[in-house]
Amino acid sequence: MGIQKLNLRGMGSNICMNQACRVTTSCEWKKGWSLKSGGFATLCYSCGSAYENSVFCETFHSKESGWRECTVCRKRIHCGCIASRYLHEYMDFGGIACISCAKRLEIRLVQSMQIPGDILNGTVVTNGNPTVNENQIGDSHVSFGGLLRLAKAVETDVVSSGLDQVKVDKPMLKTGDQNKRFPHLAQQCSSSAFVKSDNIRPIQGVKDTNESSPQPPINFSLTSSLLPFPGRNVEGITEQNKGSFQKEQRSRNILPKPPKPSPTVGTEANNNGTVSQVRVARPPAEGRGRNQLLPRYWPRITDQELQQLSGELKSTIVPLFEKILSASDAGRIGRLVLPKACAEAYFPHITQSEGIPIRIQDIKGKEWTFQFRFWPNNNSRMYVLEGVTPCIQNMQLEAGDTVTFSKIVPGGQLVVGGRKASNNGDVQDSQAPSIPNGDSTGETSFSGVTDNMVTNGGRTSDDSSMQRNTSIPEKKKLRNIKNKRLLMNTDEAMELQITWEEAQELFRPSPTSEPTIVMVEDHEFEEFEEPPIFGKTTVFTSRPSGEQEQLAQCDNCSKWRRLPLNALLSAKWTCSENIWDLKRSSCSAPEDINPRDLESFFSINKDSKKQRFSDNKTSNEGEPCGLDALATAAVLGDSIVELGESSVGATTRHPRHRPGCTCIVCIQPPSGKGKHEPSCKCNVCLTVRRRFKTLMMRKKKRQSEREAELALGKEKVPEDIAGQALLSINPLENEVNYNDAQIELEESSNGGQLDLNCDPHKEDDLLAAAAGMSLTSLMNAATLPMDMYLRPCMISRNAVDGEENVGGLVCGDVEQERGDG
DNA sequence: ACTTTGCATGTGCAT
DNA sequence: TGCACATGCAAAGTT
Repeated sequence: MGIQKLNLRGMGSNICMNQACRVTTSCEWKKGWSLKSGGFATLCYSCGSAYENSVFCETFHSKESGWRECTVCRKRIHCGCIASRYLHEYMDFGGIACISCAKRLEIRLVQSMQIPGDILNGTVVTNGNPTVNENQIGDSHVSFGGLLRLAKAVETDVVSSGLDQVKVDKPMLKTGDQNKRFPHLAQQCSSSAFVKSDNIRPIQGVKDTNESSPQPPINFSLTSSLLPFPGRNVEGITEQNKGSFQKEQRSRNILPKPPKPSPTVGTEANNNGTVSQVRVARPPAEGRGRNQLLPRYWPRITDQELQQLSGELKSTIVPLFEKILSASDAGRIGRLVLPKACAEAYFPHITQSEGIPIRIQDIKGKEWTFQFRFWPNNNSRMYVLEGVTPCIQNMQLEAGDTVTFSKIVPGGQLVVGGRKASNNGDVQDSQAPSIPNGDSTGETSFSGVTDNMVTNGGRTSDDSSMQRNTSIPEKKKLRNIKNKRLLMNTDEAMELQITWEEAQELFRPSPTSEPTIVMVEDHEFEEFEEPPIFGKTTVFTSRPSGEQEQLAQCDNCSKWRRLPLNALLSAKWTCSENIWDLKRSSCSAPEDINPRDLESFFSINKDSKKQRFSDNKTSNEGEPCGLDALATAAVLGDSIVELGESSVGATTRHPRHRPGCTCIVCIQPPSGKGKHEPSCKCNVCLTVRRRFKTLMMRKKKRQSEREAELALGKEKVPEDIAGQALLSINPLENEVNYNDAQIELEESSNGGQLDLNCDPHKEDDLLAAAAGMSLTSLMNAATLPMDMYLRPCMISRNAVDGEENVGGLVCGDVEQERGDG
């Protein structure tokens, strides 16, 4: 076919080469559309001819530009430019596969068109909700296969049974069977989870090399409860009718990146206390094919809400997008800023700035007329809905709440709804409202579904009145919803510190990543490429014999089980997973822990937390934030360690780490975003640099000692020749070095001023070094390269002087030093 | 004096 | 660096 894949991003504006179109492409549009003939001729979404003549290539937006991992085998694949033609394949369940994996999957699909009994291999049906064992990444392709087969089967039938049908009427599995075996799936199907996805794209690469394959592009949607990979998002689409399906055959959609930090789905308790799945569905592609909606605008609606909504309107509702109301949206001006992509995708095309009146009905069927218009803005457009105030007030929405837009099919009538923000997370997190109800306590409601839900689902009437009664300064503070994320009142900050510490205890290394062993100060550290995952809370106690142990409570029977200290548990753990004590690997096995022991442990723990809380409350002047908050928490954590010393034990994270440890290693952010700049002068960075410096000094010293010994063995050389020689290189620098070293030595030898870097076992060496000029000189020599290293990093005398300030940060170390000492 | 309108600008974020 | 978007603000309109 000779199709070229070009990445045209960043090449400036282009004009569509289709003479009938000639649309000037915006940056978004110029992504990778190119003609077979090559060059940089860009075809746009508008004219559609690009679909005939070119294929899509997007740069995968990886941090390492141009490279991405195969979702299946983790091999690196080039970005998909010309050089890497046919090296990858987009997978329908998200991600990309290298050619070999893609082939394997394809073969598997062909071989298993029938749905076998083990279709849910690798999945666990819990409470009717099939979930994937999160720790079985290696097996995930098995469940992929199963899921693919199921989805394929269902979808094939959807397609063949008439695309006008929004609901799946004749899935291959008889509905009854399906309900029995996979009630959740049945629910998804009936609520049209398995319907045609908009996620149709030209099969490229592998397809080109497998022309004989009769497989049409497989497109299906899974709600996130069926995520084959934990933490990896599969985009779900609620529904699609024939028209849009056909359209989508020609519309290649850009896969938006999944929301970070990817809690795209959650369970949501409704008013009855039952739990329903939050639907986080990428909305259907429509209109001009612009469907690059930011995940934050993806509609999040539970099945129950959707069903209720559909029931209220006696129609089928397709959620389109939603938006958290900003202060200006919800203000008196009555202008609701529409996300550009949403406006262009789901609202009528307008050419005049004045726009057009647009009629939207609310959930109760009441019709509202808004002016849909745009303002020119930086060579772009800013879309607004004017006159929304009455509607928003009618729905009792305010800044921070969510307004939702849906459409009725068939017909396309727009429907506006609303959802009250939860008491906590929602209002704070406008940027990533990934979990509308982050606390999973049913804080959200789909306003307008019923009045009840507006008042009861979102928050209690007290709560809402509380919010309405927010003082004016408070309101002013909350005006900027974005910044509001950063705001927290005293109690929240306190809560953060506590929950942060508690969260620390839940961290477990990602099961998928192998640690790199790093030696720092003769200790092995495990460095993980992937951020930690949350594991089950366990407690560490000491037995009367002094032996330390870890206790975990079964999520099923609530019995406590003894575990090895190094046992790492997944977030949900039951007796059956007790591989360390087979006698107690069943919930029927009796608990072997004295209830009194447990009681005493928990009383200690409770007290310590209380202590922490009260301590912090009393000394709460100037709210700590960011790393300062961490530092504060670290100090608090120190007292915790002391209070509950008997209950702590080492873990595998690093030799000095204990649960709740707030030492420098433990508080470091995971790799990737959020890492500190090289020039960062925060406490953490200073400490890290200081430690590195000390480490290097020590190494140099040792090396020099060895060399000196060797030299002594051969011929008696004046002890400080080496040092003097080096000192002569740059007297000024060495003056500084000398001072620094002297400071370190002074500090380390100064009672009450612990040098946290010092290995107590080597303290004597240092002292001896301080006493003898020869060793000092050697050390000066050793410091020289380090200083040269440190200078660009702005490590100054002050930084060294400030060491004491970071003592709190390394409380675990202090503890260790004390213990060692 | 107050409200509405239209645009400009600052900020955050993705690339 | 560019885009999207929240919001500021001045001009115009209205009471």
